[in-house]
Amino acid sequence: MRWTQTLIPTLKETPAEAEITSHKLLLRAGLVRKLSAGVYSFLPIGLRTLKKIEQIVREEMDRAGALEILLPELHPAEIWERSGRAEPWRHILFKLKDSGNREWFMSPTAEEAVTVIAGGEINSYRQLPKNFYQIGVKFRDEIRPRFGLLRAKEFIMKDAYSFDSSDELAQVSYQKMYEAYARIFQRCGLKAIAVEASSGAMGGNFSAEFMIPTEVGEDDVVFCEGCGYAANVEKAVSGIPKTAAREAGAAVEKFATPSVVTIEALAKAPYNVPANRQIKTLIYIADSKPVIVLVRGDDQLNEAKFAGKIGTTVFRPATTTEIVELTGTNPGSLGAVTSTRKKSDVTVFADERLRGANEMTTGANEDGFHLRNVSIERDIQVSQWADLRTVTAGEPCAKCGKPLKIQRAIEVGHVYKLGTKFSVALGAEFLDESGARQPCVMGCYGIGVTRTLQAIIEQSNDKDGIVWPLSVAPYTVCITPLSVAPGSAVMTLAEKIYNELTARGVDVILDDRDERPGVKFKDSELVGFPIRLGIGEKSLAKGEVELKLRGGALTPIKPEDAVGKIMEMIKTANV
RNA sequence: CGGGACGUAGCGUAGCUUGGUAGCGCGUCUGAAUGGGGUUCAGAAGGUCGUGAGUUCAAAUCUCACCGUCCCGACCA
Repeated sequence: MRWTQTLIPTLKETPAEAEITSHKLLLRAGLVRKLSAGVYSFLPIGLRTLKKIEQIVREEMDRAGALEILLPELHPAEIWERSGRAEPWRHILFKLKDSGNREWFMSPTAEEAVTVIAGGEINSYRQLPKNFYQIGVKFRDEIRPRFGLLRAKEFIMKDAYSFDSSDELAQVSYQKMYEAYARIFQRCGLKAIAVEASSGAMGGNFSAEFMIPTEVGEDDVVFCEGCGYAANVEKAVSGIPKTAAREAGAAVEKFATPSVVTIEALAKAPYNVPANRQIKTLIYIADSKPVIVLVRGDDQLNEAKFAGKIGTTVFRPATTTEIVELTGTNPGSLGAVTSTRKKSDVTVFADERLRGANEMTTGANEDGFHLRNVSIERDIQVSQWADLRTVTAGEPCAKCGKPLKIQRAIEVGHVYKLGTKFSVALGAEFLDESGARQPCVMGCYGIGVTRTLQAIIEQSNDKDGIVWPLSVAPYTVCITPLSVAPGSAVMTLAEKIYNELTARGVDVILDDRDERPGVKFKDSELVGFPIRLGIGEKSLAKGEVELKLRGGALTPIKPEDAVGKIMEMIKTANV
């Protein structure tokens, strides 16, 4: 490609809309332009990079035995109603009506659509396993799109769905995808880490996320340098000890705490009740019913873990009115002691860390009063114990005891074992060896392709611009002739090398713009082409051209060696 | 959705406090010089000042509403 024939609208200044490095570079290097918040157009070189990432994904999915298909973007609402996801996903779905007033959803993911295919076409265990994948646009009505392509309303995803005849075989399919993902991110030049993840709203029972560590990520990853344990903070556990039990406590005693409504206030004089001897009482409304959650005063409830325990994502903190109705008191004096509650038949979830705790202090369910000497197992009727707290940095690793660390990260991929939820709901069944009808055991696997693109930039840039890994660069080689007069020695040589490299299948761009050298160099570095071949009159007079790796040193070489050297670089490149 | 900031030419911005009909840099176009790291000079084009209403003799400037953008939070596989 000749630079003058394509469109690479580089910008000297950063548009005000961009905050983080990768977003700024996407715009400055002319890869994308915003149409609306969270909705982006891809320009020629942005699309070239996107296609290269897609191709890597495609090759690795094919290698893992997955079958590429293409599912509709437009889903009839009824398949979502059959799976039971129409309501919980409603707020994130783009919804539309056709002229017959029938409701449709723009696909935010495609478990339903693919399960309909499996249900219709797979009848026998002999056809299993099958893994279908597609690469396409997804739509999610994100409340707050952010950071360019990182959180968008419309984005490109690779989604795959495996169907197996047993849980054991589903595990094999899952493992294949896990390994394919590791290869994909490695080939994209990304340092991704796989972490244990919460399966969240998808349901299912096992999942891992592929994370790109960076401060601009929206997730927190808990990891241990000692043993390699790594998990999303939504899932992470630590080896932190349970609350120490003290001598068998005295009877519960009510005491006045006028205007004390926070854990912190109660921890101060004159009360001096440390947060770790307090029970924090939270009230949620889950599926329209109140639920009480107890964690220790110095712990934070982890809503993802809580969601997993209550088995629904339709929950929210109770309003003050609801709290008063349930407990007879305002937030600030809430307590779970069964005898003090207005209603006793409420489900109570308690964090494991509180198990066996006594001599605890908690609200009295009466404004201005707290209770001391509370023994949780004696005084509170707990419906279910569970790990509900959020791990914090520095806690001992549950496996090896070393202090845990927390790192921000971008989620670029997610693999799930789904089970039979969708196959049961949508009738994806097969006949096994004995002729019995059974639901397929499913797995689902996503990669945010556009998000991956931006993550690569976020992880690979310097003060001058993007530093593309060879594997995904929009063009591998940029030939930069310093004069472009037709027929000049410089331009003639540039075109010769351009033709030879192109003939060898290399993606080359020839910067044939009549610009000053500085402009060309700055642009080639901003856009981030991995290999640059500079050809100028002065060095050519000495029988040299200049080969430069992006970010590396300039190497003078003989013009006749240029093609060979470049081919060698491409062949031996790590990525 | 709550809190905050912002909206002036393709991009970055000044002007707004104190109302008088818009300026600068980059980019673009023309010409000239220059020609190895965003060169220089001369000239030119390009603006519903986000939209609407209000106040006023007069609104980019003051008031209100709406829309949009960004940040924090909530939310988010």
